[in-house]
Amino acid sequence: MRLSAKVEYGVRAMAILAIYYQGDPVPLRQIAEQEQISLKFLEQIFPDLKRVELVTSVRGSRGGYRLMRPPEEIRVGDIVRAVEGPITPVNCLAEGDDDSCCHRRGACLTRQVWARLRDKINDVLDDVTLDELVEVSAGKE
Amino acid sequence: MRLSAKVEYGVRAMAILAIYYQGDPVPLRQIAEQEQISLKFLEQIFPDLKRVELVTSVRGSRGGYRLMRPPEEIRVGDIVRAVEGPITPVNCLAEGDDDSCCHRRGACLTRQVWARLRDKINDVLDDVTLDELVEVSAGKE
DNA sequence: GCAATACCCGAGTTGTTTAGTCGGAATTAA
DNA sequence: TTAATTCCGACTAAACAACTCGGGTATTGC
Repeated sequence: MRLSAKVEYGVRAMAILAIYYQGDPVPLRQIAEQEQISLKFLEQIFPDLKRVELVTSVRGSRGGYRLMRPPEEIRVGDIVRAVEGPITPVNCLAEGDDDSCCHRRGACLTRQVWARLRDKINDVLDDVTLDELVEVSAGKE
Repeated sequence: MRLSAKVEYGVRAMAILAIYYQGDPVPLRQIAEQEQISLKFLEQIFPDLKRVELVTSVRGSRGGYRLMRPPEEIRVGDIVRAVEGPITPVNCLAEGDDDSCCHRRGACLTRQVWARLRDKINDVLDDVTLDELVEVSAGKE
């Protein structure tokens, strides 16, 4: 029951972008240094964030990334799902697998628990916005 | 954000044990057949369940496993933690890692979100008992 | 007693995933 | 032009997952 490093880094990076919201785009190099994350690894993560239109990019010198929406309209769940795909605690809950597991008795009994778990995880992650995440350090720069 | 097959099988197996609670101990071979799980793999899972005293074993011919407590006193969370260890969405939340991550700014900001996620996951899993899990099929044999 | 049945133990294997690395091409401000 | 940046695709070493395999030991029905 662990999140990938990609997700962890992605959320941290987005938190940085939220701090520097309004202002020049932030280059990945800067995030990499501040958060001690490999630049090349960050470069793999941001296409996912761009694809779902959470960020926009500015190419070239003095370019970088910025949030596409204000921090209070971006939820942690959006980031997690963008980077890692939909939350599926067990295979059985992935799409197209609706009844393939239910000829076994125990599988069907437990299925609803996993579905509920999935829903609650999404709830928790969707309950927190980037704004709330960084407000504790508001004004620190 | 996925559970391991060990956990999934473990919960399914425990559901079977709950169904056959009161009665002869259930041999792993039977669970393996009913749930289409490798017997050898089940044999790897059950020591974990025994260690935390969720089940007891009866050795010898006509032996097997049975629940150590009634189904209404066993929570899905107990099983998950027994088989997979404590829920830790990110490394930072593992024990002994309390401040090793907080010299990086984004890490500390996000930490509380992961902690909350961990707590909610535990809540959901601890909210369901084995009894509730199998009661939908009560009387089916 | 003895064969059958169950649990117990640890190593090995195979395939997938993770967490990156590496090199370079396209784009842009200065 | 040059330096900084995003973009793109391939590659890889290590870890992990999901088993398999081969036995060993204890217990019981008969």
